[in-house]
Amino acid sequence: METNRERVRRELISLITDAARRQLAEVGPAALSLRAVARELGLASSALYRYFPSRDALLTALIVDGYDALGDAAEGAYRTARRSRPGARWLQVCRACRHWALDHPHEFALLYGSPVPGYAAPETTTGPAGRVAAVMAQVLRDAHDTDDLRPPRQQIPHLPLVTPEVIGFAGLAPDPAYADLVERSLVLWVVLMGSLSFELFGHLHNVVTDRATWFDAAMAVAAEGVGLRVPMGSRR
Amino acid sequence: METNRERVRRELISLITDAARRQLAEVGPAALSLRAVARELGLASSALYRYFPSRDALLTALIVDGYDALGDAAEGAYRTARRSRPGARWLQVCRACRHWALDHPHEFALLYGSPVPGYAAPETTTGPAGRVAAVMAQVLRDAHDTDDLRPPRQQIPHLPLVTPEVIGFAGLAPDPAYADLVERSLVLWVVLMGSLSFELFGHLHNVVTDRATWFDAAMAVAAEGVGLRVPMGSRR
DNA sequence: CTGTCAACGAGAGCACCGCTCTCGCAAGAG
DNA sequence: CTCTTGCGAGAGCGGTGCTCTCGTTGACAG
Repeated sequence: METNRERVRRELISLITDAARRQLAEVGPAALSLRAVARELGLASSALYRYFPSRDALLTALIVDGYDALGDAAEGAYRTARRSRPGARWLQVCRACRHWALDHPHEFALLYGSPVPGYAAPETTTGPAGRVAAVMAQVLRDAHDTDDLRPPRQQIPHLPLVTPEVIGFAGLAPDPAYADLVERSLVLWVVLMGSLSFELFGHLHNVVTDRATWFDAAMAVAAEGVGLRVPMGSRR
Repeated sequence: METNRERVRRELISLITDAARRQLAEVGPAALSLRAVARELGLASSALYRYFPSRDALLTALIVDGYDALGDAAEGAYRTARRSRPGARWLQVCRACRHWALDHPHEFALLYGSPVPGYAAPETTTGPAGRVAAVMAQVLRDAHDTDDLRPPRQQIPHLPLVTPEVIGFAGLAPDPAYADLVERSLVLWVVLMGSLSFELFGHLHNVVTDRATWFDAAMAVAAEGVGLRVPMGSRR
């Protein structure tokens, strides 16, 4: 059972994060001002410290929300593409991530851009942060089950290069032909987030003309690296 | 000819950027304080505005310096690896970039992390920013000349996806078997910088055990995507 | 019903920030 | 030797994150 006071507190916390998220979307993480959030809520700035011990704690809450929102987008795309083959499903997941990132550029920057100065990600962020990776692993499991994977030309030596937790998290069936699949799929993850970073942070300015098509191609090229065949050429 | 006044001015500007670079290395781009730079030089903060119209202009100078330093590292690695085959040469260039990034994490974040809030990169940064890409293009030209490239299994459709400037910049000989080489090499670039971002920004924490070896493997996997064979397994 | 205690919001204040403006000074130009 | 121009210092503006105090109010035990 919950007292009235606790309920009010919980609601006010969500009001604060909502206002902060709105501000984040407008001005970006670096310019997110605790005082402005307080103003929007008609509160004194000091009152916010009853609910968040610091600005960084508020940012942490937004980071968790961001990972969750991106995870939702990826999982949703996975579900609606369930009837496609794994390669096409992978492309749909990537496109969903891209659309989320384009719609929420500042939140994406908060997640995958430079970390805020004195900020160290607490353990609570790792769970939501792994959801996109979990979708990726699921696609690879699907592809393995339906024989849509091809073994690499040459295996990565000195395996494993990842922690046992990650191996368990990926949940890939032990298969000597794909012993380096986790390590390779990390490259997939890097290309996905790296492409979005480059696009959002302006590094493709005056470089790529048709960014949506190039993104598709980049995802396909990256998928080749794990032996996953992605159909090319279907403009959306 | 240069008047005495101009010389003093030029020297003071370089003193300011040096102090700013020191501060940048300590506290990062977001916390770089113009007042602290002035304090370190024994100046009033307002005096700096004689030399830089704003904090962002100072950051721009640091960005240009950073691109140049990274370009130096890449070009140096290219030269010392000139006798290796293109694949190994590529790996050496990547390793040099990684070492520079690990040695200058905040400068790397300034270049490839989230852009600072109100900041728009002026045209002066595009030249130095292209030096690493130029090295990459040179390696690919070398590989093409020495038959160290393999055509892709499937070409990217809807070519070209890049601007004519970039095609000219890459300077690759027209070859229908490698018509999508520029588009693919952008993925190479994304993997390189994306891997460094992930490592520096903590996304590989509790994921990758041996980061140096994984980085090598990631570069090799990415190089496969452009048909460049990188020897795997040589621990440094 | 009442006393106690913890949570609460407001406000003042601290040190810091980027940036602007004015003012006196000194060096270079004519 | 003037005179202009660049220069540095200082005060000040509005903003920031954060701390502290103080009066109030809600929840709960006796």
